[in-house]
Amino acid sequence: METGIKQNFDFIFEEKLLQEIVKISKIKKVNKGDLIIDIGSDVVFIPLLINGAVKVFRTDDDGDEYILYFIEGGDTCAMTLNCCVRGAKSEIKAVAEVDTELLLIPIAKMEDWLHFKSWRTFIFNSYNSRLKEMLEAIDSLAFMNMNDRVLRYLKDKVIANKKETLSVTHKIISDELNTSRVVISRILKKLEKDGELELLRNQIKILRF
Amino acid sequence: METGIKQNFDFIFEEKLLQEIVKISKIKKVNKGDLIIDIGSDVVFIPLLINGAVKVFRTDDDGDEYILYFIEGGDTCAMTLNCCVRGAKSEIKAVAEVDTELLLIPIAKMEDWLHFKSWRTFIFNSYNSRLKEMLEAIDSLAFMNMNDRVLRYLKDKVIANKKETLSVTHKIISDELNTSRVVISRILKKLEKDGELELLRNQIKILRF
DNA sequence: AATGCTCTGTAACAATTGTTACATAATATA
DNA sequence: TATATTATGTAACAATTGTTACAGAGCATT
Repeated sequence: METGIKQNFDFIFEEKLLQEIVKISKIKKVNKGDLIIDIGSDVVFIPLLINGAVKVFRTDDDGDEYILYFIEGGDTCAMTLNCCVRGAKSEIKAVAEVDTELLLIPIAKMEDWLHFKSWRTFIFNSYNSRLKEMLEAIDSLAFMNMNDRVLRYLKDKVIANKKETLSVTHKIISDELNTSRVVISRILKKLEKDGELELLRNQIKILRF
Repeated sequence: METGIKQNFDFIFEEKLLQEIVKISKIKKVNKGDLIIDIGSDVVFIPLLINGAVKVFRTDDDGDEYILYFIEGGDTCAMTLNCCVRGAKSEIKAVAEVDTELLLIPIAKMEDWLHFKSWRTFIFNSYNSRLKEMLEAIDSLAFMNMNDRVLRYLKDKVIANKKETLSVTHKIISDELNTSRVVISRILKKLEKDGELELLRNQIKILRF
């Protein structure tokens, strides 16, 4: 485990902080589709992404949901946005987009470690990344039509999954964009005619980037 | 000036921090309608709200805009959301909703003052408030129809302005919600029939809360 | 092969939101 | 007062998005 953490966060955190992280945090493996955190649940850990990808949703009382953004591992190793204040409830729902490994850090450490320069930088960078992604979610809702929102969603999904052929049904897309299956099928057919993608059963191959 | 700051932040910040704030920060007065910060401009100051109210927008390349939320002074004295990282550009546009006084703190102090417990709490609470408001903006776009979005906008505006009779035209509302004037007039007429409000020239009186 | 299930395609229609056009009212300004 | 400007009301229509209904294709299971 220690080597795994060091591999991923070596360039981000200073040595002493790395030691603390190794000592205190736990690794959690989740499978594709697993619920990582739900709206209203207690925020006990700060989850850092080691590898894999996570999708973050907002839901309403009627069970409708809307995807906010994907978080993918790699260079940035971003934190999932959560109100990192003791006792806060989660404002978002997070689901594993693919098989994923997370590093769970007790929420109290967020503040304790602020004397580490690299931790401060990491926390504020993460916050800012999440804010930017939320602003982009707002942009698509406020300024884009369904056609473009579907295309944007699919392209983000390609990045999160690291492959151009997505395993996804029209129903799943319509759920995550809070619209209906028929609307998505109609738009996908148009996008196929426009040469943006290729449709197969349970699969969509994205052709342009 | 010193007394003004102490009045507003006395219960939020510890004595030593208050002294620092008095020493370093500047007060800025802006009039209703004044641009406080625009998208893409350098973030040099953290603005704290002393009194008044500010509205925060997202804009796109075509000059369209969409209101994210209002910030009103009083108990919380919140910070306008901005990427408080040195060298960052503003992701939002902020305009004075009413005559407003701001406390401008050089961006470098954000990090310098993190050793003050009350500052850390303030910063993270402010961030979390902004995040919540952005999530609510997303909720209305993703889950609500125009009728309800207009009503929500008007009620938020009542709170920001601290009065039930709003001085606003249909055109202004349509601009801030990125729709057309005719759509707003139609919806307002319906809301008037429903007894939610009363329409006058340049004014809307909100009847229910 | 027969059956049942899920996924996709598409038509027809409904509801919501956006656009164009024009009339009238209220106010400001000459 | 006469005129111009801005704000509002509303009809008619267009475009987008959502709903219902049904047919057929693909796949798994028996």
